Amino acid sequence: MTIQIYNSLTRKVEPLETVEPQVVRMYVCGVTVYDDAHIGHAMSAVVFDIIRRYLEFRGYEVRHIVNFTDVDDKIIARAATLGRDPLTMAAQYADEFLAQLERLNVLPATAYPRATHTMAEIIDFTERLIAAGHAYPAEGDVYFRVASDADYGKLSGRSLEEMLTGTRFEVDPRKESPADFALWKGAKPGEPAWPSPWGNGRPGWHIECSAMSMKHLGEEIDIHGGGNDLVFPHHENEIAQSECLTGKSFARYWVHNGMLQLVNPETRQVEKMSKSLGNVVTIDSFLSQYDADVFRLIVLSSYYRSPLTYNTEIAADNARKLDRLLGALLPALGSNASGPAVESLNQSVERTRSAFLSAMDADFNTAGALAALFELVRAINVARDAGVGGDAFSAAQNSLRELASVLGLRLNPQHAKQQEVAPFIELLIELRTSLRKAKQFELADTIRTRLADLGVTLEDGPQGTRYKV
RNA sequence: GGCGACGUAGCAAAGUGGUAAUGCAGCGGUCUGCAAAACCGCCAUUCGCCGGUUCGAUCCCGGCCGUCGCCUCCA
Repeated sequence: MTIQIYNSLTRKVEPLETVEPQVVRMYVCGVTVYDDAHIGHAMSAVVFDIIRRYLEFRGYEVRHIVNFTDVDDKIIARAATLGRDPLTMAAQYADEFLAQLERLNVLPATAYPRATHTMAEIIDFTERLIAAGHAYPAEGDVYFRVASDADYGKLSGRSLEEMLTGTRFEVDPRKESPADFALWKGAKPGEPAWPSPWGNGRPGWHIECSAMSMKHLGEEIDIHGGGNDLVFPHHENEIAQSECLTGKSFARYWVHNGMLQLVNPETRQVEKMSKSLGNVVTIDSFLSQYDADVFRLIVLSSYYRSPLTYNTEIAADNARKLDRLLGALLPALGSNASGPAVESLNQSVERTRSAFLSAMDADFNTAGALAALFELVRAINVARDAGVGGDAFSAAQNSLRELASVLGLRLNPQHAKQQEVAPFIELLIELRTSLRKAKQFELADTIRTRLADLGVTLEDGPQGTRYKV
């Protein structure tokens, strides 16, 4: 069994064949840190976290690099309106994003390089492109000469001609061609700047990713990822400058996740969640309402390449899905360690593992993998009702936990609030149990109803009463 | 206009050239003091529309309609 992976470059599903056996070098374009991160950024991070976790599960060592763009026009503009120092502000947003990733159970990348920490490599890269005739300096800026790259446009499927006829922006007179893009931008007074052979300035957007990818992973990597809105121009330009420099294939597999979308309540139109559209749900705001597993389930429920529409109904549905997964991890009721019910449970575990693997091998079909987990959930619940317990039962639960963790699900929600109120709820449950024993059901039901109004659900079982917050 | 993706039950969403996973919601039942949870059963003769290829298509081909993304801010 080989892992099949969709390659945006060839527009085909291909078997994963890595540069170095059993090692995957994966570079994922991170965020430009000029504002609070939203759940669209979180989706991208989670998608590649799932890919990374699955590759590791299948025995690969994954070298996973995620960058921060921490100096660019938007950062400078935003800092100016806030009256802040752009680099300090960028560093703060980057730190916040890292903390959010941790809360989202995204495994830390091997490294999180930043543009501002990669200046020497960026300048060197640019100098070598100039020396090779692929770039030219112009009054403090440096531009990539797109005409020097015969393959330009191969990722996004555009021809240079088309792009030039479709030009709808003002052409900088310093450029030889409108399609040329900046590798280095001269600084205006007051802007953050680094010394270079072309004067003080900062890198263009695309060059930093090529430089960081090569610095950390080498000239040829396996997977280069990001949102599909980066295909053009960002990734196209990365390919151009990298391959013109090395003459090697920059990345074997280009992997792009679909956009998270929202329904605009005013226009009723579905649209991409985007800072520039202002229709943003921040990660903090989502996590203040839902467990991180709920977000993960939303992402897992659909194919990573498809657009994903977000709304509160979907969040609520997935919160209930999480409850069902958690329900399967409740303790056994009996202790039967053999018999047909045990046999049947063991078979379900085997079936689930195999269905999970085939789904994930097929370009990370997480929705299919999740479906397999839910079949195991039912099997576990059936077994519990049949009195199965002991090793067979815990083995099945452990399988569920293990496979769920490959998808990055914790299945162990930590509600800080729950810790605080637990003693009080337990006291009420104790009281209610006495009332039920005394057949004072009306009063007992009042406690249950009032607690439900407060968001605490009580469930009476043969082994006592459980509660959920 | 160019390039690309997609259109499957009330909602979300997999999937396959041979007759539709899974979750949520809903309905009926078992269990329960009553609920909840769990379990059992039901819930798309049908996969945007129209043609074509085929013994047979939701899955292949063509056209149409619709939605979304990109076309130098963007995960």
